[in-house]
Amino acid sequence: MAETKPRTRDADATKARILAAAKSEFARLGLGGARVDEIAEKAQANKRMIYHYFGSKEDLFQVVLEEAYLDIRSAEQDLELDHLPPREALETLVRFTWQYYLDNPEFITLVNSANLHRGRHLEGSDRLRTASRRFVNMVRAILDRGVESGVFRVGVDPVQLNITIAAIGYYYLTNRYTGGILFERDFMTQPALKERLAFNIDTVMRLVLA
Amino acid sequence: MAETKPRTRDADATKARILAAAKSEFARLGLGGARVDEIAEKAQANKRMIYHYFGSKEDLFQVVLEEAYLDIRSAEQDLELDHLPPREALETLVRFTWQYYLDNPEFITLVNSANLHRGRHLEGSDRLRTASRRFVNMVRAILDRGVESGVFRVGVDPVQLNITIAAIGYYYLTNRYTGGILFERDFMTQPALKERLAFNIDTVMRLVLA
DNA sequence: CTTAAAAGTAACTAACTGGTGCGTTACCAG
DNA sequence: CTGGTAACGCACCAGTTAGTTACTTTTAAG
Repeated sequence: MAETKPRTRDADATKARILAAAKSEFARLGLGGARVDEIAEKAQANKRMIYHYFGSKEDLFQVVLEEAYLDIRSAEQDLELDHLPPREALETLVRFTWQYYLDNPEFITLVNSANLHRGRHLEGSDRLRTASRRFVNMVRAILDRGVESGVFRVGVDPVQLNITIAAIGYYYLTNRYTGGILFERDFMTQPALKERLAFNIDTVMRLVLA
Repeated sequence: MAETKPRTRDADATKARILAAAKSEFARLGLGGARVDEIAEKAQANKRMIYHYFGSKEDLFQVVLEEAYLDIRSAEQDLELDHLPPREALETLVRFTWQYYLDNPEFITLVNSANLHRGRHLEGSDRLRTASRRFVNMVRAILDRGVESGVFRVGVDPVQLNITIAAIGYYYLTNRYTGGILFERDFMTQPALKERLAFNIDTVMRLVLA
């Protein structure tokens, strides 16, 4: 209602601060581990405001989660992959997915938390369902164009491919701590990250190339 | 000290019941979400016993986690993959990893919880480091044999390959709830599971074959 | 200026939660 | 039989925690 003038009282700004703080806390400690008081303090708001705007801790988590998903889906659309040749489009998607996880580490922990709770907090979101459908269609279109021009082989399921593209980046990053201990290497050095990305691009290319 | 005679008081059995209950609860709700009282009740033990045997909630989590990792590493060794031709050995590993995740769903959530806490609970475990080293060597040996016999290409890093084999199964299963909503399909039907396993075997084979 | 609605705050509560003090009971060596 | 010890259990903290109540302050319309 009012973003034109700076106000000492600004509902939208307060909401936004609460959401940002909640995102950070939920990502850091999970839904169960995050504390409402801590979120309120970090947001420079009062706990009462959280309940006023979002109803409950779980509802707040739900909003945070939906926003996080809509954000990555929106960023994917911005790539305009249908303007690129199939090979470049797919490689761009792999690079983007990897970089998005790196730039937005909260995303991964939020998704983990959502799945620990059996996806319960995402069930109602039609906005997300629509965005996801468009995303799958985008990848399907890339695959189709690649098959048509002879660079991709026939019969690759876009959903399975999507899952794999996410998986090979996501797993590496979410399990970097235990992975670092098990494999006795630092997963997060620049060379290690670069090597992993190259490996992942190679994996996806070998999977789809004719 | 006494496993020969059945006792009304059996420290080992009590410990084992506590560990089993803890594994189940930690897997279900995470380290933060699990309740010590609930674990005690499920174990048909007293909360006091948990602190007597394990010291603290975090120490208990640490033991549960280490046991879970040692269990999968031990099962991998039982496969005796060095007795199989390289191709079969690798495919067996991919199938085994997938089936292990399916049969032991707690493993995945425990690992997620461990990583949410930055791997802190695994840091001290030399037993696990040793087991992991042996595991990597096993995969390296398979790759080397495959290269030697000409079926595998040169230069595939066994650690990257391991991570990818785990990733493509792990991600699918850990994110099956949000995935089911996003992609509008049930990830856990028999046909869906079969299709995913086939896709994963294909992915790995295309990655290593000469 | 007035006023009502919206924004914001602090103090509180009822239910938990990890952890412990302390007493009891079964087991086994001698 | 008996005394010491390990196994066990009750009842209770002290500190949290999600959620609420009752209240004040700011905003903006008329």
